[in-house]
Amino acid sequence: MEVPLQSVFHSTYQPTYITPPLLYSYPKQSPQPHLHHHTTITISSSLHLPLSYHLIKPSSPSLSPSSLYTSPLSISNHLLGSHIRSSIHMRKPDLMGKDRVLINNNIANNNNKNNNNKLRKGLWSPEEDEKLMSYMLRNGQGCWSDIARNAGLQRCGKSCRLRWINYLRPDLKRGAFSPQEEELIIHLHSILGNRWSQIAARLPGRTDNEIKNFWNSTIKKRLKNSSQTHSPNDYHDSSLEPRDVVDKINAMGMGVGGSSGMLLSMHEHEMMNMYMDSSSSSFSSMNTMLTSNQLDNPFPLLDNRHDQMVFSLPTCMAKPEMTDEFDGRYGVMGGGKMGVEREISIPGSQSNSTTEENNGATQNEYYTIEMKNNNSKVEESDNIFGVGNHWQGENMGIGEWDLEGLLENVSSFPFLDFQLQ
DNA sequence: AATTTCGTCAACCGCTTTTTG
DNA sequence: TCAAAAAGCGGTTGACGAAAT
Repeated sequence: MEVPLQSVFHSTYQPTYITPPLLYSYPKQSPQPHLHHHTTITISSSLHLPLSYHLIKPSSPSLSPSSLYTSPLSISNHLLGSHIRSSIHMRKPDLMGKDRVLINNNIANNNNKNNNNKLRKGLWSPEEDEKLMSYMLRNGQGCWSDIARNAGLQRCGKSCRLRWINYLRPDLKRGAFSPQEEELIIHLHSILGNRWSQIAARLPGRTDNEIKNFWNSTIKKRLKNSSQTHSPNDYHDSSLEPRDVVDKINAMGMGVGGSSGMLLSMHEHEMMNMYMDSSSSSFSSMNTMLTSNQLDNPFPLLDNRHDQMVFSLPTCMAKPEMTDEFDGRYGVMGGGKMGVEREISIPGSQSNSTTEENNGATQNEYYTIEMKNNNSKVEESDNIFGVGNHWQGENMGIGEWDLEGLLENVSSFPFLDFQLQ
C-alpha cells in the first residue's frame, strides 16, 4: 500500500509516494556532495533498493539543502512521524565512485595491520554492496569466505557477513526504535544483560549491532541522567549481572545438594511499573527506580538474601494471547494492554502457581516455578507462559534451565513490526 | 563564522564457540 | 578425537554531522 507523504509530513511536502520498506541509507561518512536544487524526490518502492540510492527534497524552507544529506534521524526529526521515520533513509548523492573507493582504500591501508593488500577494509562502496547483494539474492547464504571470493569482493568473509547481517539483509527494519521496542530492549537487557544477539533475536528486523549502539548511545545515557536524581541506597544490592544470575542458577544445578533451592530474589515491582502504561514514557517511570549503578548492573534489584526469584514481565511476555494474525508460539499484545504486570515467582519450596486463568487476568498475578536442587525440576505451572508449554520439559534440571525458556514468548513481537500496509 | 563538543553508528578487533574434515 | 576453519559475539574505535559555544 502506498501512503502519500503529504499525509504524514508535518510540513508541506511535494506529493509523492512511499512504499515501505525503504531499506537503504548510505553511510554518512561518504563525501559531502554538491547539491542540486532541482533534485527531485525519488523514493523507490523496490525491495531491491540496496542497489539504488535516493535523494529527497522537501519544499519546506525549514529544511536546508545541506540537511537533506544528513542522517535519516536528523531529517526525520524535522519532518517525519515516528513510523515513517523508521523507513526512510537517504543517501548522499554521487561522489561514490572512484573518490569513495580511494577513501576506502586509504582507510583500508591505514587499518591494515596485517599488510594484507588483497583484502579491503573500511567502508563499503556501493559497488561492493551491489556485488554482495546480488550474489546473496542469487545464491543465498553459504560459506562466507566463498561468498566473498565468488562475489568478486576483495573482502574477508567476516566482513561480508557483517555487512550483510547489519546492512544489506532485506528484512532489516532500520530507522528509529519505537517506544515499544525501547521498552522491550530495556526489559530484555534487564534479563539478558549485554547479550545483544539474543536481544536482537527478539526484535524482528533489528541487529545486535544496532541495539548495542542504541543502548550505549541513547538508553544508557537516559538512564544515567535519570539516575542522578536518586540515591543508590534506594535499591538493593546490585552487584549481580544477569549473567551472574544465570550462572548462579546453573551452578545450583551442579548441586550443592541439600539446600532447598534457588536463593535469588528480585524485588522488581517498581521495575515493572514502567510497563504499566505503554502510553507513557518508560523512561519517566524509570526515573523513579534506576541508579547509575544499575547501568552496569542491569539486575539492580536482585537480592540474593532472599529465597525467591521473581521475574516481572509485561503481560505480552508473561502470558500471551492468541490472535489470528499470529501463530501460537509467540506472545501477542492482543487486546491486552501492555504493561499489566505479571510476575513469575520461583521460590524454593513452593511449587505451583497462583495463576489465574489466562483470560481476564488481573494485575499482579504470580507465576511460580519450582526450583530444586540437583534432582529437582523446573515444573510448569498452570500454563505459566500461556502458550506453548515451554516449560514442560520433563526432568529438566536446574542446570538446564536457561533464559531461552523464560524468554521464548518474547521471541517475537509482531506489534513491533512497523508496516505501512 | 569558526571552533569545540557531543552523539551516532558502521566497521573492526580479538576472543569464544561451533562446525568441518 | 583433534585441529583448523568458519561463524558468532561483544567491546571498541573513529569518522562524521549536529549542536553548542
